[in-house]
Amino acid sequence: MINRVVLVGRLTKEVELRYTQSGKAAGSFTIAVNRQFTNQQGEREADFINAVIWGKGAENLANFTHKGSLVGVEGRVQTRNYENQQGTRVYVTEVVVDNFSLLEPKSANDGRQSQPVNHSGQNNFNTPNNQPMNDPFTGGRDIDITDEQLPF
Amino acid sequence: MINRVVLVGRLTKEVELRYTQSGKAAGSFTIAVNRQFTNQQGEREADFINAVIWGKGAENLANFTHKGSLVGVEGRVQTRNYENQQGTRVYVTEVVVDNFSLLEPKSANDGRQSQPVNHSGQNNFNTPNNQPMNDPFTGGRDIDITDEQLPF
Amino acid sequence: MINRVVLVGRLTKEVELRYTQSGKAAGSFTIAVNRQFTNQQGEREADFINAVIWGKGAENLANFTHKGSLVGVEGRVQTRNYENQQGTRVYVTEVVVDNFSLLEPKSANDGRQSQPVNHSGQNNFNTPNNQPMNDPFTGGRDIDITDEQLPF
Amino acid sequence: MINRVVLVGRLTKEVELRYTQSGKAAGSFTIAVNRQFTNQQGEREADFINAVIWGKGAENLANFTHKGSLVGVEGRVQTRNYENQQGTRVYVTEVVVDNFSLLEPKSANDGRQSQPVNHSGQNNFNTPNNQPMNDPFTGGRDIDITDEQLPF
DNA sequence: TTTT
DNA sequence: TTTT
Repeated sequence: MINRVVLVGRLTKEVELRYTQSGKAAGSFTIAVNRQFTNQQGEREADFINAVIWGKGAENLANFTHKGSLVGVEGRVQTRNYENQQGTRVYVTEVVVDNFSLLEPKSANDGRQSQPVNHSGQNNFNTPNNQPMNDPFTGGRDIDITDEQLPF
Repeated sequence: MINRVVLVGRLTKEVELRYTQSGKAAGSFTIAVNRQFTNQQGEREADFINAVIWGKGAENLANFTHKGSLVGVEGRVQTRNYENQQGTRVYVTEVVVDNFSLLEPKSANDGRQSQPVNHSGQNNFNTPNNQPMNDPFTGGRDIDITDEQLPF
Repeated sequence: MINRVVLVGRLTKEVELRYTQSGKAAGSFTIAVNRQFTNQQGEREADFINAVIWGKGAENLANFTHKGSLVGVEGRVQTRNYENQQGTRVYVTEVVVDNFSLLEPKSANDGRQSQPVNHSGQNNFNTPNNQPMNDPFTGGRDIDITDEQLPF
Repeated sequence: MINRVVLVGRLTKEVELRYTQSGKAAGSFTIAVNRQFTNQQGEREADFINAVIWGKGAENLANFTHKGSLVGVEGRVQTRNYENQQGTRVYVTEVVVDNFSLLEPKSANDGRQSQPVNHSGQNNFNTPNNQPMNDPFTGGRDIDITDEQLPF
């Protein structure tokens, strides 16, 4: 059973951060992905895809993006349903993100990075759990290779 | 802007085929994808993901699958919304499939194929054996819905 | 930076299991993925894609598949190069698998499962490291929060 | 049978455009995708993934990118092999791109677009503004290679 | 150097 | 109930 989604688009607004009782971070957001084709009126429409991200990744995403940020995300499609206050069942489809990448150029971020940077959505971060975030970029050098070093 | 989904799972029921006024086939179905982890009760849950497929691919998918068929699909996540009879806006997220693959072993299908077979969801693909397709629906079926009536 | 691959195909032969000095399992295999189109001679060709899988997942894959097994895999494309015995540089492109799914029907496996089953390729298995495999299906509880605690 | 790849990374150099005898464009390029993790020396490495794109998409990609451009691509993993001059068989793995997206901000391109733009790798897409494309290569370039000479 |  |  395979369930994999990859999206590149822009955040429709800031990531909403929340914490579970056990202290786990959860971020929810919507990513607008422009369609590759235009509609009958010649307009380019977008899909507005809801997504959630858990743990450290939620905090990272919230800290390094804002409304309009261009991001790439990977995850799985999740469906769930619940009964609302009116007693009717509501069906939800959303993407559970487990990895994301900031695709904004340097100037659009805080200037501390020189290119897109990846963040795992779920683990392998060595900051303490649920602490205010340290800068994941500190010390994180990037490629500095020349053409001559390229194997082709 | 990238929007790509890959799913492998089982059809929850037969594909529902419909035709637009212009004669274009549209198939709608739900694919159940078991999650890789179990819930608090130790049960394995599934995501039930709604999907649509257009054109010849819709007919092929309908013709070569049944409830429970194991299929792989590729497509994009689409969101749309409409106003229902009660005047409230309904938001829909579904996968628009543009390629699929039958993953059932030979015996589980009708015997006309010996391995997983691919079908494009959008172009003019033939039957698995590259025979001109014997389409039982063309002409012989009511074409009584409009594009506007289609729920996608 | 996003790098994601999803493949469904058949193993060209059994997974080759090896262990690093530190005892970490590594499995290498080739997956044959039939193309969706035929060549000029009307033949259906395949891509033979090399892959590696690390850790417990390598052992699981090796244990539950054989030559010809239909599998789905997810991973990333990795390139690397090395100097061979003749002193020429060899360039390698392969898929590093971090998740896989057995797509064979029950009878083709050992009978303990009734449907495709997922295995993580790299982590989150709660058996001791590098021990002969326990049954990956036993137990394995997961997150323990309720829907009410969820922020959506 | 499913074979799908999504990559976001930077072009290691300009796209190399060639034309078959029949006039079909073929572009070859390498995309550098930074890994999400660092190696033992704490350096962030990259995968250098070879890719090809056919038809109008090849021309579009060549026209709207340069060395270092950030792009997203979708495609399939292809393997092929040929005998080199020394009579030894060479095995090649590359991505055949059928869709791409420019992820550079406006200023990084030539100013004719205001956001990431999608181009199909296979169909007849126009320029980003839906203007008939001003293709400087059509007719004006040597068409002096055969399909057989193309390395893919 | 390949799967069904 | 939306991004550029």
